[in-house]
Amino acid sequence: MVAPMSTMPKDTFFNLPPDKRARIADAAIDEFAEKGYTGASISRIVAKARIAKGSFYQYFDGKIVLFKWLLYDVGSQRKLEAIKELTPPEPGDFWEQLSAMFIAGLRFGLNNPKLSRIAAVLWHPSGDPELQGMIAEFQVLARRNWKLLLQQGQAMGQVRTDLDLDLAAELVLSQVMMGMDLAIQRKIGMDLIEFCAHPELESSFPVEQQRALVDQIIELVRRSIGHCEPVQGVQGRIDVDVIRTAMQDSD
Amino acid sequence: MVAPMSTMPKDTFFNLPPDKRARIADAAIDEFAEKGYTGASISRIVAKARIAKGSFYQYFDGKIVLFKWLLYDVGSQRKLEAIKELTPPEPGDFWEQLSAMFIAGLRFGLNNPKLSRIAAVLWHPSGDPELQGMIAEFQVLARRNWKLLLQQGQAMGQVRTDLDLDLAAELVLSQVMMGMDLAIQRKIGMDLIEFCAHPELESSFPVEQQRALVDQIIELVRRSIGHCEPVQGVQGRIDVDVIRTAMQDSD
DNA sequence: TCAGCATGTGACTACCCGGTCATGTGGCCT
DNA sequence: AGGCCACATGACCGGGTAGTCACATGCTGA
Repeated sequence: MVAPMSTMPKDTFFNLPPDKRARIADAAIDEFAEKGYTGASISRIVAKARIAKGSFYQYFDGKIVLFKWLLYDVGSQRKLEAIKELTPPEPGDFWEQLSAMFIAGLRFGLNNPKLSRIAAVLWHPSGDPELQGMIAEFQVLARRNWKLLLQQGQAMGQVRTDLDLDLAAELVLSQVMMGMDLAIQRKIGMDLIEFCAHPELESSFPVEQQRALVDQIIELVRRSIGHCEPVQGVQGRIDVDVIRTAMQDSD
Repeated sequence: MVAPMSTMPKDTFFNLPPDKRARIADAAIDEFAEKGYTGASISRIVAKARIAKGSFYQYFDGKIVLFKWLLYDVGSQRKLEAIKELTPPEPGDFWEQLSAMFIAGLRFGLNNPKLSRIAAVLWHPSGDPELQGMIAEFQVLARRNWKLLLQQGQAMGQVRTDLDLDLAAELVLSQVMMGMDLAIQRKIGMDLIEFCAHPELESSFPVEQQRALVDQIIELVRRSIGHCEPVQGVQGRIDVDVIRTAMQDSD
């Protein structure tokens, strides 16, 4: 008989004063970002958060619960806030809306490099077998949402209809997750986390350059899954819920 | 004063009888594939390889040296053999040659899932800081080689010349590394390593389907970085050295 | 034959980990 | 006041780890 393990923090955790919760979240984010899931140590996390080891086990049943909580709750919540703030869903060109989404995602990544790094395990098949179920769940979600998004593009007449939509969604996903990452590393010549640790360097990759980069990437994607010649004067609007769910699960 | 640490196995290791070397390599590959770099344990590796702990430290100065040796030497060598065998560089269409390369890479991945999984750390920014230098080196190499490849495509008139070649190389790279991975996971519904552990399931994703998948992906890439309408009747040949180096550093 | 040396060996040390638990503490209700 | 209970604490346990080292083994060359 396997001990039933909760997938959520215990009640005691939610009864904690918010600053203590935040201290734990921050310490955990630091640790997971630096050491990865397997390498992260509860002992270091509790030390950094200045709580007793025993306390930790009154809040969480184990490392995996903490990790899931970070990813599902903290990550999604912060990202949702970022998206609300950054993407005004103006009706119009599908690619421009997609571009706005990419930029929102990019800015979120730049502002939350540690969270992004943690989320990266979801796209990395190697690693702890404990994570495999979680990875599978996430991939299904992300696939579904990007597919929905592309269907909206088809409805707007800007995404070709002769595509294997699964494959197309995977192409877009790869670009969001990996292509953009590679480009940024090339542009700023260092790791995201390092870049954000040195805010004085922000001037070396300002917002307008970020936009230009995203537009370039979108243009490549548009050529790939859109029509040969750009379709002009489209007036459509991507369903905001689709945007939100798609963004939450990526990057 | 930091102890000077070699980046290569010691001489004693190369004096070993080949089967013993192979036993160590196999055990290490298993361990790194299953647990990742951080989670891998020297103790388990020496147990699996049936050598004494002390012997290990007579061959290698530590985990990182073993890891680098696996990736640079064993991986490259096996891949090179696979490529020689699988890609007859027939002159002709650039995209067809690219497709042949992709298929060679895919087949290599299917035949060496553990090595592929190990190499995946090179594309995963998170993880041990010990690895960062290595990751950076690899990315520089891979970028350079894919860029060279695309330049050959330009010379053959099949890759647009108005591209940012760095970005284009990153797009292709993302597709090789991640898009293909995602597609295969969707097709066969399981992890590569699991798939290869059950050869009886090979019938569920036979070679002709593999080819079809790669052709679909290449078609998406072609639309993205090639000309709007396919260029017919091209007779060119990608430099075989470029192919080799490009393949060695990817996947 | 035997000395000398490269190589093999696994018990051992010092350390860190996840997780437990007996004990301590502070607020709330009666 | 006193009893109760949710929560806090850190010493402690069993176990796994990286790396060391004194000794064993076996080959080589004289």
